[in-house]
Amino acid sequence: MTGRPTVPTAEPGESVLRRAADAGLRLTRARRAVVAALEACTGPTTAADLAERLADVPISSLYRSLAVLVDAGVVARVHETEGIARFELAEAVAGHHHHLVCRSCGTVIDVRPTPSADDTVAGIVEAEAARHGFTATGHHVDIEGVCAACRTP
Amino acid sequence: MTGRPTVPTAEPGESVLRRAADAGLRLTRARRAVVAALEACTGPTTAADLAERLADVPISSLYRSLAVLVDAGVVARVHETEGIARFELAEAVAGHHHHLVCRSCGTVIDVRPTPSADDTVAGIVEAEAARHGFTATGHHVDIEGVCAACRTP
DNA sequence: CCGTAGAATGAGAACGAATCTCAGTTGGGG
DNA sequence: CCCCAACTGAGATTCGTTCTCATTCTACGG
Ligand SMILES: [Mn+2]
Ligand SMILES: [Mn+2]
Ligand SMILES: [Zn+2]
Ligand SMILES: [Zn+2]
Repeated sequence: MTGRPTVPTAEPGESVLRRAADAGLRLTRARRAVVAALEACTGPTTAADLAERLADVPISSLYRSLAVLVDAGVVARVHETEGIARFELAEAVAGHHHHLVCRSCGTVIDVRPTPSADDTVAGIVEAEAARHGFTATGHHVDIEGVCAACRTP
Repeated sequence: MTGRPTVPTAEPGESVLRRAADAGLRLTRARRAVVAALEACTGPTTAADLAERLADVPISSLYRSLAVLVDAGVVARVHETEGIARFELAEAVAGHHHHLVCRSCGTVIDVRPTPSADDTVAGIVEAEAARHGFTATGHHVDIEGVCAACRTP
């Protein structure tokens, strides 16, 4: 009934970059900027959005930084809709969470389940996996709905 | 604690096409073929895979058929990874289910939770949504793991 | 302090999934 | 049968993403 890694360093900041450095990356200006921008987000975001905020990071460098951070385990590529990828800090560094997706405006926000609720989900998920011969290593929950702003225009 | 639509016509086949017809679509050869191919799948699949199985359906027609079936509510576009979309029969027609994703070979298979397990998940999910001002209309659970085949090579 | 090898960068080309265009074809209600 | 909107198919087009390659950093040994 375990399996879910205990919630990691919930406090981001410097530790994120240290993790990247430990993975053997040089901490260049672009990489620091990308990590900082992702830390400022409340949900997974797109390369286009990052490009807009990081006007001085050329698009090819942005994508390359993202790719490099993804396989250093610092950033995760999640939840692509309409052929557009979204990026966020990896759960290993930002902690496990679920996603709330507004089906009207498309916004995605992070939501951190209570430990007990998530343990319940993890238990159910592991049972389902086991029943099909899978070994579960994690789960992603996307909650579809309508946000407050979209409900009352 | 409700919110999850009761499981629909679990028996696919003709009813899927009837639903499409009711949405005002002509039941052309390509559309029938696409629906039949999706019914034969055990999980969401790609346009490329469908194209291979439906060798006589040109690629532009395949994509158009998928698009038209998607907004008739018969097919769902889910779970795009690496910029490649995957399609499956919509939950409205195939029933609610979760996905088991092998992180080694990439296969995705459907898994139908027990009603009581899914009610538990739905309850948790609705609480999380409510806490952030969202009205939940559904949830998607992707279980990440390693399949039996990949574990024992 | 250089010098240097290996990393990283940036502008643009290339790629590929998906969508669009438009002239020709279908098919089902009348 | 007829008709006309719906549909088709080949190819062009779009656009997010990745690749290329000449240039610029950067860490490190001498
Ligand atoms: Mn969870
Ligand atoms: Mn469920
Ligand atoms: Zn919204
Ligand atoms: Zn596998």
